[in-house]
Amino acid sequence: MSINDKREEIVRAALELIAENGFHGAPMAMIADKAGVGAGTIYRYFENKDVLIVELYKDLEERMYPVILDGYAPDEPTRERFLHLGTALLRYFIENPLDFRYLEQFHNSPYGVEHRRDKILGKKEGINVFCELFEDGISQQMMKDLPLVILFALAFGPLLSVARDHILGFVILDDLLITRTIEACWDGIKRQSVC
Amino acid sequence: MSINDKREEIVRAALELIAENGFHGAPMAMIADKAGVGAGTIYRYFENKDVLIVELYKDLEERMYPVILDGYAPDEPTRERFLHLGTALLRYFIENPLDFRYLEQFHNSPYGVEHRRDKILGKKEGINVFCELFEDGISQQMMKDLPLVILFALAFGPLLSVARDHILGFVILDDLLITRTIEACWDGIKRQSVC
Amino acid sequence: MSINDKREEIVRAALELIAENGFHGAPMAMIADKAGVGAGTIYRYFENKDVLIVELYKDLEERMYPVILDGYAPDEPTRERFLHLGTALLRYFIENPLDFRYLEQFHNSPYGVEHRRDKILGKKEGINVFCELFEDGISQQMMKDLPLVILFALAFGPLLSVARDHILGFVILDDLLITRTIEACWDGIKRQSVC
Amino acid sequence: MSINDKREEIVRAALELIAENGFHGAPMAMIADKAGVGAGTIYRYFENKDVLIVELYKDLEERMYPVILDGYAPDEPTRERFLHLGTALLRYFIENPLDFRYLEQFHNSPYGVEHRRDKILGKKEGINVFCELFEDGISQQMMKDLPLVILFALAFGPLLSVARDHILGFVILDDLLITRTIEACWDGIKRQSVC
DNA sequence: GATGAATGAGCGTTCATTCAT
DNA sequence: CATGAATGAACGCTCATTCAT
Repeated sequence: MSINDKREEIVRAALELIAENGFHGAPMAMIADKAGVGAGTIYRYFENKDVLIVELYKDLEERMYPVILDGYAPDEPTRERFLHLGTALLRYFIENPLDFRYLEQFHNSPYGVEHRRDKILGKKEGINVFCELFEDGISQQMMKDLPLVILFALAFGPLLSVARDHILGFVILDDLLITRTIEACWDGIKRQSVC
Repeated sequence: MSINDKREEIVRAALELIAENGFHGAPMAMIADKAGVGAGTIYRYFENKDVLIVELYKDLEERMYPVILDGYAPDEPTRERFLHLGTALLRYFIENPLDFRYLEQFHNSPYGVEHRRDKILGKKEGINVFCELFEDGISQQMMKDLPLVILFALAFGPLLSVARDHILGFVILDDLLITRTIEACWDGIKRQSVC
Repeated sequence: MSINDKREEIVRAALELIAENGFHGAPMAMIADKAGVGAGTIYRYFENKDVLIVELYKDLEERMYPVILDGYAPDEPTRERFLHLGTALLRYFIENPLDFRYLEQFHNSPYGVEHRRDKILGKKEGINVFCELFEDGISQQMMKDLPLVILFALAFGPLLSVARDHILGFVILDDLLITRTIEACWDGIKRQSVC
Repeated sequence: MSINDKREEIVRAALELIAENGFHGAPMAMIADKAGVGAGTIYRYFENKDVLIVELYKDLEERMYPVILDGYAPDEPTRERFLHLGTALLRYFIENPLDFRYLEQFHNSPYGVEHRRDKILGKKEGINVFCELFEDGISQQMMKDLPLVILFALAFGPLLSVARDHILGFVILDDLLITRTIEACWDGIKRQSVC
């Protein structure tokens, strides 16, 4: 087993246990066990549990972004770009339920809140595609003129709910439902034409 | 202090501590302390911590519903009914941040998932106003013909996100923003007219 | 067992184990075991191990002082007062070897150094009998005109060594040897008359 | 780096870390790091940590003795020989605070007690200069007729205390104070003439 | 019924030691 | 030989729960 395999095993085990049981349902010893390493070994790769949790998140982001941005064309119309990103995100969550549940655990925790705060207050560089897209949308008067934070909520709030419900088995999303859901999200953020 | 006052104190203390610090940031001893009762006393009212957590949720729901339904007229048009409920819900969250944060903690935990599963699979009686509203909306062809679960996500997903962001201080919702946000949610679920 | 008995048991057990094995040779679990209490119980009486160690020291001082000062007459001549204190101290150590070994462990540790620093820098009120005695001795020109710290070393350095050697069995101190040793300490600090 | 350099580096690193942080504040990995060797390498030179600690002590003794004995003339009068040794020792401690603090750590630990026991019970060869000096002093009736162990305590007890206080900054020893301190030690052990 | 002292399993973490490379 | 990644027993400490008072 190469050195990176060991780190990889720890990451996989931690992700799975935390995704399934939450942070407190995933003791370090259990993670070590599942990863097939000694308890102390984790600490060679991660300073402590908090660091492990944050690193796990960063790893996840790095795995996720390229997948979501695959095929993304910044010169397409706003609507198409939104549909692309929304669909890609939702698909990613559905196809990687552990990643999704981990993200939820993370965001609903002091780690996540802190991270979010840093991001919104501009301390951290996130992926800007989303911001750019929404800023474009607003300036082109395609989207409602609402604070960015609210547009994000309108666009991604349903998406997260729907992903969770799919993963928990409360609904089964097929390609059509995915498309229609993302289109509905678009309806939520787009400036409504007067008929 | 009457017997119910004691229970009330425990509930209040637990709600506050859990809302602020999460489930593991609220040890039973600390709850007892804050409630002004002995640690063992909690166990007279709640079999164990898990039960306390679930009961807390039920209490919260019971406190919440009448407030949300206050002024609700089942014979108004679908759109108005939706706007009423959405606005009432969002306002409630903003005005009762502890309740909101508790709800989030609860939903993002095994308790919440279990509870949700029971509800959706019909084991539990929730308030049916929401269901009725959406079923009406669909049958009147006012709303998109999507699974109820997805409509719920479209309607309430953004609402929860926005409430959280307000409570965390990432955005400040005034009356106008609240109205516009709920209207945007309506745009998400309503069947779009072809122009 | 009364409430104070329990604290007393913990103190006794901790003192004995630390005296015999040092701080690291006395895990909390072992102390609890020896005291006949649960591991968590110690933490009801002492915030953590550090606090336990310092409290143990304070307890010990409080037990020790009255014994040493018993029969002490501040109006006796300096020499007699010194002999009284020195003898009493040495006797106490010999008769309470656990106390003595604990004191040694304490003084030879960051706790002790800190404590000593505070005392010397005047932050803490110790028993002043010793200071008074030495200051008297200097001003009466009975003792050598050396810094107090050095006089203390001359007076008590040998005393501690001798007590340790007795306890470890390297010498057996009887009344006569005790007297002669303390007298020798007095020779060390007293201003030598020119013959 | 020759093989002995490596051992030397380990010894130096261990001495420094243990002197500054105590035995438990000096993990093997940290020692290895500071010595610039692999953690496993230490075990090529020292069977385990305990052995390292004892070897360290022996090394230290071997470094110390020649320095202390430098200029020592066995044919000088007893008093002068004592003053020489005492002064040399005190100076050595002051000039080599790491060595001194290591010695203190060592003596105040099971290792030190064991070592001392072996020495006193004759299992180990120490330097005999001290013994010879004191035996001479007794037989010449220059020194008090006390057990050797007690004479040692009277002579070196204050010396260690004073060295520690200097190193901790509680007193600053200059040449004059050193001389006067050692002379005071001599007063403690010398047979007092009747005036 | 109410209490809160007592419990001990379980947590996150450290570190002396080993052994494959 | 030298290495340093890996180990796992052992540590200090927390907290849900119990039960004598």
